[in-house]
Amino acid sequence: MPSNPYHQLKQFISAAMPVDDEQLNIFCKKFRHKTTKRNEILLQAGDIAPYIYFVNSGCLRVFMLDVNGKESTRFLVTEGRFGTAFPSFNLQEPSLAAIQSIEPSDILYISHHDFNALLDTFPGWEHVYRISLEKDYIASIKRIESLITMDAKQRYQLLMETSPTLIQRLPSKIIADYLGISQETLSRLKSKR
Amino acid sequence: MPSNPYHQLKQFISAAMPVDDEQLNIFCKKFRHKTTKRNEILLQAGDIAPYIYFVNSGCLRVFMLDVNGKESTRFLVTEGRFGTAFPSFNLQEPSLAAIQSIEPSDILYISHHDFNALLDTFPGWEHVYRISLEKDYIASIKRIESLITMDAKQRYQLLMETSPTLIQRLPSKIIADYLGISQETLSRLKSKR
DNA sequence: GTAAATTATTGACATTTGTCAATAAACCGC
DNA sequence: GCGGTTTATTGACAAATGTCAATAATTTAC
Repeated sequence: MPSNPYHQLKQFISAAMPVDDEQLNIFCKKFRHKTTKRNEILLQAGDIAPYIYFVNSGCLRVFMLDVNGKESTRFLVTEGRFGTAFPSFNLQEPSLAAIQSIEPSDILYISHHDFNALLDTFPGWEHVYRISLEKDYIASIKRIESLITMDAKQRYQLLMETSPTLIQRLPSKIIADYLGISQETLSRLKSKR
Repeated sequence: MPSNPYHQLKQFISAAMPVDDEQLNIFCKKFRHKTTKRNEILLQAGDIAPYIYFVNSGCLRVFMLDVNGKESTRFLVTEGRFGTAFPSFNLQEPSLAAIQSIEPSDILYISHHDFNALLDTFPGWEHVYRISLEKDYIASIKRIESLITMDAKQRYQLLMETSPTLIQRLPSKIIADYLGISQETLSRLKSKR
């Protein structure tokens, strides 16, 4: 692991656009760095998401909690990706979802205000962000497709194909509610192969 | 209905950014205009989506067809909105989904090449498109939420609240597979109130 | 306007998935 | 390493939803 917490963010940017070191440093200066404990809550449901996060290592989980205490995982954000409770962060309105760091994590974060300022002032960043949004949007479309066209077993198999490492590293409880099924159903799927 | 087929697109743009008439005309010139018949297929599954559409009137449906002939509606695109088989259009790879105009429709369309050229050359357009992407992404996140946290009845009630006109104007068969449930289940939900 | 086609409804039943409960296994923090 | 907590598995059953089939209602194309 590189000692510089901005190393991966710089890679993310420079992979997407030509940019010199000085510019990169200006860009990164807007992000703050922190480490989190396992299961640390970064955003409570009902609060307005102040930050978007970039994950250096570990994993963030964006999830909802219904009145019966049932949890549903909306998104999982792993190394080298941006993530937040997007509707809340984007619209600056109270979040239906909470965010927790499901593993001890090393993350960067930037406020909504600074993020928007970067979009307005940093040449090329809006373009890179737009491309990144397109990718995230496509991923969410594929998730919708899997939810409306596949049963539990097919969705699990798909996840095994596309994200086998997620399945290995996360408790199957989390995988189950990411798939929108109960823990017991997932357990049965796994045993019945 | 305005006689100029670009009227609504101009409104879409000028509502989102300051732009003069001459620029608007340059912008719109990249779009072609056509009308479609009810149930006309605009894109076959397996083809690469060449166009993104702007709907003046009518409704486009982006849907998938599984091996058993079961259809699933991924998105519905109504008046004043952009839409296409997004993953295919964006990545220029074969589409899992087909597009049909579910009602006789009046639409504009632009090729992937021209669309990207506009992003590169038309000042402010990438910004407007980015904002529009954020909205679409948020809508898709909300759809994912509803699919993983709600049962069929709750999803139907949500759709009644958020898009009552859609329910009125489209056959309930379409509504059912948009919700990811069978036509029969939807029919029972409606009768059991 | 009418015939043909499509869509909607309803019943009976099958299947999938969820819920609750009990136990076993794994894991975590110290 | 150990004790306590969380997570996973399994069974029994309930609830939700899907499938198939028959019929009714609606809509469309001409």
